[in-house]
Amino acid sequence: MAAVGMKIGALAGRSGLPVKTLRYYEDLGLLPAIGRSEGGYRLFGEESLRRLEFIRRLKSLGLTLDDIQECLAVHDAGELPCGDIQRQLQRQIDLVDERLRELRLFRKELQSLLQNWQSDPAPNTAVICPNLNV
Amino acid sequence: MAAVGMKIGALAGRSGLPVKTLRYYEDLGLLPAIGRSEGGYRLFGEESLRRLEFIRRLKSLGLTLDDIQECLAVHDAGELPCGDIQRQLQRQIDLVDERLRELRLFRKELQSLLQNWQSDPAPNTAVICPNLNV
DNA sequence: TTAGAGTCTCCCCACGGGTGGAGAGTCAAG
DNA sequence: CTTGACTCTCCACCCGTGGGGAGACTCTAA
Repeated sequence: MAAVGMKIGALAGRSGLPVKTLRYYEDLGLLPAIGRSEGGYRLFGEESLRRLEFIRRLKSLGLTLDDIQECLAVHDAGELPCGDIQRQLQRQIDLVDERLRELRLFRKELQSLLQNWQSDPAPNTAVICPNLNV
Repeated sequence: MAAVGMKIGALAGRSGLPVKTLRYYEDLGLLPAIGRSEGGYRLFGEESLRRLEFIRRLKSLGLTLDDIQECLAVHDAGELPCGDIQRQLQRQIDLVDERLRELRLFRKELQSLLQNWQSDPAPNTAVICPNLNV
């Protein structure tokens, strides 16, 4: 009558994730199984569902599985991972800001090129595209 | 006394690109050799340098090698690729704009999460991170 | 003629997060 | 006991743009 655990298909059904993905997470150490059946089937506890929700949420916030692994390690050590997550999220914002700067600059370059673009200029045998001058 | 062509190392030296990259471009069909030596060495013409400048420029504008291939095909057919390049660059701007929208939205989400973040909240056994509520 | 530099093809590796399939073993219901 | 669904491990592949190296061959200058 003890809860012996879910097999991987049951966890897939309840979490909405593909079986392959769950195996992948377990291989990475993100999702420890509570054990194996006699035949070698992975058995998962109820807390796996919470864990998968956590992983999904952090993935949606742009963290890599490696980042998430670190947060879960803190949790598994019995501490609250909130501080670590906060740092990761701040780093994420910094990365986004940098990317935004790059993209805005890049857009300016593209825009200025198209500004005086001539679709059908006089051919020039010395270059491939006269508008780009190369 | 005919110009029999450069070997790949000479082209690498003059273009500043690694030999490996030139072979890769030739395999893709981006950079046709004018032939092979008796021993099987690739031989390139002078126009290869112009071609590589063109490729480099379009790469720096965010086009993929596939996109560039299309432009070069137009050029090789004897037409000016300017119209095609213009379309590619406009598409590039559209992609950048979409990406900018996504990133701005994403930044808002991250920022609002950190707004009321508590680094060290009361532990809650039902969730892994009380701030995220998962 | 010979040494050494250059080049050839072919194959594996990188990144991140998985997906697909083969072949074999396991589990539960009828 | 059988059958069909489930699961196991292991290997390969995807995206793009090359990099690294092995083993064999070629070219050129002295």
